[in-house]
Amino acid sequence: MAKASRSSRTKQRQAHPSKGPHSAKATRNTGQRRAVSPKDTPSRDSLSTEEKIMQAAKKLFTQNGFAATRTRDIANEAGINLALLNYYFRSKEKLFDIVMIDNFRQFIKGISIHLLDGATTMEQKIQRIVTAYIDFLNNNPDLPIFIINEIRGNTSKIAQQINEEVAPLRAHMFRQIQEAGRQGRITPIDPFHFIANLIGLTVFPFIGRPLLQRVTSTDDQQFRAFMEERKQLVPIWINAIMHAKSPLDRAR
Amino acid sequence: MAKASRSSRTKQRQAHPSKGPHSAKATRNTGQRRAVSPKDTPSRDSLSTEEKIMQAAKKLFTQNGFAATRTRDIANEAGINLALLNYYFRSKEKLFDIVMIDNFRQFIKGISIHLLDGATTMEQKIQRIVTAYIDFLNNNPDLPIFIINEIRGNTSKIAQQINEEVAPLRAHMFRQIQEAGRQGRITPIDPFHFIANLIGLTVFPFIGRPLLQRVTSTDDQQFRAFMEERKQLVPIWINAIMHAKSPLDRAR
DNA sequence: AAATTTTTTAATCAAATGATTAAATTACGA
DNA sequence: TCGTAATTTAATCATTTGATTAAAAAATTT
Repeated sequence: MAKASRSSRTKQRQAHPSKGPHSAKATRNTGQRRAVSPKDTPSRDSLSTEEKIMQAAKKLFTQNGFAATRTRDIANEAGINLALLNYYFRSKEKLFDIVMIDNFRQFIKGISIHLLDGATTMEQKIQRIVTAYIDFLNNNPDLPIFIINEIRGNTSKIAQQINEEVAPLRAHMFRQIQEAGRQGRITPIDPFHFIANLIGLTVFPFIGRPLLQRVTSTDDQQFRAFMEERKQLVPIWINAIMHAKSPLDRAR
Repeated sequence: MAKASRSSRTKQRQAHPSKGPHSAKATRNTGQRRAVSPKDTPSRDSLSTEEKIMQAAKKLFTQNGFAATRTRDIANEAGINLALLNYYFRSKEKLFDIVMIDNFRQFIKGISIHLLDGATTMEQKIQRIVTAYIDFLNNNPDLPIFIINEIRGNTSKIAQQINEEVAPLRAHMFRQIQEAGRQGRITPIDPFHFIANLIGLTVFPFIGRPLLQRVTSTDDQQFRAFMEERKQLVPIWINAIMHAKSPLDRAR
């Protein structure tokens, strides 16, 4: 009798997990099941369990990556019971996928709106991108290294994401760079170099922050001051680079 | 009787591991115990077990970091029995420390010899550093991201290493940059920016390689060609940056 | 208010992981 | 060649990890 009762409960339990992750995804995307708290920054107490898990997972996965983050770490960070991770997200890996895709989207979003703005010159675009990114990365310093680490090992999921989100930007931006080169406004340069330089000068200091700080004996306050300076300096440098005489073929 | 015999063997076994790591270190540093093979690139068959482990560990730790690399992975890669890792290196962590310090030393070595060369101008230094680093990183593409990942979580071991190895370089280089600024040969710039830009333009493309390749639809062959171009372009860009007019205070 | 569903809890599980053990094998020295 | 030391092997261990389970508690529906 007692065993029969347990058996029926077991069946109900097993039926649910297969629904859990789907409903979790739907909830995340639409926010329908739980209205957003009236406050702009909901405190942890007003978050659903699912939201708590997402916050904790995002923080720890972004900082430490997949392998070095344990489900117990996330549960502790979220202040919830360990079993709830599987209840809501079914597996560590599926939870990670959600975090990864969201992180990537966040990273790209900052650049899209400026790049696609047809009313601005290229110089203005660079200035806006640099400023927006430095501000963004001051608040999300772990994001670039996370993206870079994940894209190294994860060839299919992000690859598709990148192609969907970046393809329109790429075409637009490439046209603009090559047109400027043709008109002689800048030294002709392959868009690869332009992107590598823009990201290298804007984002790299955040990626290499601990190393740079140690190599140059720079404390946190100084680092922040330097990054503020770079909001003005990087566009100037990019401009200088684009006008530097190049020994390479003009045929490129 | 049989038990007594086992007991004596157990004691001998336990006494050895405490010696193992020390002798392993001594061997690594001096190469005394096993002469280097006459061939420049020793094949795996001519390597000692210890060397096989070191090679495998270096490859896998450098690619994947500590948490995502299992001792079994290293043993398989080295083609040896799993227990030998503890026999020779006592623990996964100690093995990792050796790899980490060696990697770091390698990364820094490429820059030291050029920076400390008193017979070259700053322009020549930059050219040599850029060329040497791009050549080096073509053959060790995982190294920068490894260094950057490890320095984020490891505040004491590498910090000391950095201070010991970099301090002399720092003073020397800072003096040279500030002297050039004082003499009006370049726009005055804080050494932080100089270092961030030099590494950002030289090393970052390797760090961000998969991302850059995807964003710009660049295949491996094209990437290599671009890095060859950058051997010439980066020094030119650095030079342009150093001569760009700055809106910042001259008091800096 | 009772029935049902959903969420939470704490214990447990199965597999993986770094490490240890004891015996076998190989290498070295007398 | 024998005795001893060093190395290697395969099994085992103790702990950790992601995941599962069953019961309790809370929330929702009737």
